[in-house]
Amino acid sequence: MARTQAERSAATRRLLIDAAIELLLERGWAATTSVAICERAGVTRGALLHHYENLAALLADALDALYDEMGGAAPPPRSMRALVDATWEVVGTPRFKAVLEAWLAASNDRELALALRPVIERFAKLVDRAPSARSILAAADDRCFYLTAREAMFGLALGRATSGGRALPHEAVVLARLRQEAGRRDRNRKLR
Amino acid sequence: MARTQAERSAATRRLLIDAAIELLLERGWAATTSVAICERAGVTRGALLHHYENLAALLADALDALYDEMGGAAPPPRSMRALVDATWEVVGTPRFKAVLEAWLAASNDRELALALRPVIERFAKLVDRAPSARSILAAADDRCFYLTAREAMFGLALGRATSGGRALPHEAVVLARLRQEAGRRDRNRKLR
DNA sequence: CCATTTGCGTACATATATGCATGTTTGTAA
DNA sequence: TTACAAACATGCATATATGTACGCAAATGG
Repeated sequence: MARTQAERSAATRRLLIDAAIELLLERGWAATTSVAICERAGVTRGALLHHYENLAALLADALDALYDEMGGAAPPPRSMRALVDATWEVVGTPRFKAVLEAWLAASNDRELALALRPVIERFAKLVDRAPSARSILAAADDRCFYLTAREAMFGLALGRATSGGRALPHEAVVLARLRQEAGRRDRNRKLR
Repeated sequence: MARTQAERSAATRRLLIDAAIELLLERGWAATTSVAICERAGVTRGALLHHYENLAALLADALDALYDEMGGAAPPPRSMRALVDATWEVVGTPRFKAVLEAWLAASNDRELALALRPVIERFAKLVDRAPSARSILAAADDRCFYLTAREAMFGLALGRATSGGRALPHEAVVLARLRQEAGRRDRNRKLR
């Protein structure tokens, strides 16, 4: 007992954030309401509104937490192969569904977009590793390959999201193909 | 005046269907409520519930109408290039956003999934042209390329959906790359 | 032309989400 | 230890979505 105020606050926020993300993953954006979150977190809506101005603020914070978990400090990739892997590391996580949900929801709702703007931009940067891999993407053709590969990974992530989080049957095949092509490009670059 | 009953019914249903799809595209699944639809269609909710058992039934019908518009009778593609183009023809339409919205919403809601199941399956088949192109996809490597290309197109569609319907800056580049690779494969196959 | 069905509107009953206002408990600091 | 502030709970007011019940008017067909 006798927890400090800061501890209590942090704990409650953590409960809310975790509940929000779980709901986002399990039941999608529409079902992630303040009541559902509080019920799952085991706190009252009063607590939620004490810590956050409104529901959107909590969701923004939850996505922020998710970003911290995912983004971390990934070292700039040294090869196309590593670049592809690093991208899939982010996009291929089951939790990425939450980002997709937020992305779509925000694009459909101006107010929400405003509240989520900072996080969304952060995720956009996390996914767009191009700046930190300029040397790898110097050749136009390589850049083009990477863009295509990334879109394919988005497609796979979408497929997972619409399949209850399970990977599509052909996911492994597609990923293998992308990695293989990336490896080939790495070898070619070294030859030059 | 003096419209026949059948005409009146058809007209009203058409109004509802069009309004539903417009809303789906402009404001997403969550905003596509019965009130919003009826308001836009210029009919009362009473009319909606006279023609459809519930909201889900209307949305299913609307997606069905969309399917008819999009699916049509596409002849089985004769080349990988044509296969890629045919797939993009479907996935690249602005209206495909409605399908994405439905897909995600259904995956998040069991009841909805039940109501939309037939349409969803229809769209799945529309997108999966593999069966009608067995000769083109005979080689495992070609099949693998197509799967990857399709995922990339899904990624592009998602990008559009989250960008207010506008194509991403690199969309054209990615598509060009996919078409080019498809063409190369067609030429290689002929040489054999 | 009249009885009946069909299309559609109105009003109601219910459910659920949201934010605020006002208590009550728990830590904190003088 | 006491006054104060922060953390939380309860309850209220409001908005909005959904489906049902009922009523009227336009077609239909005998």
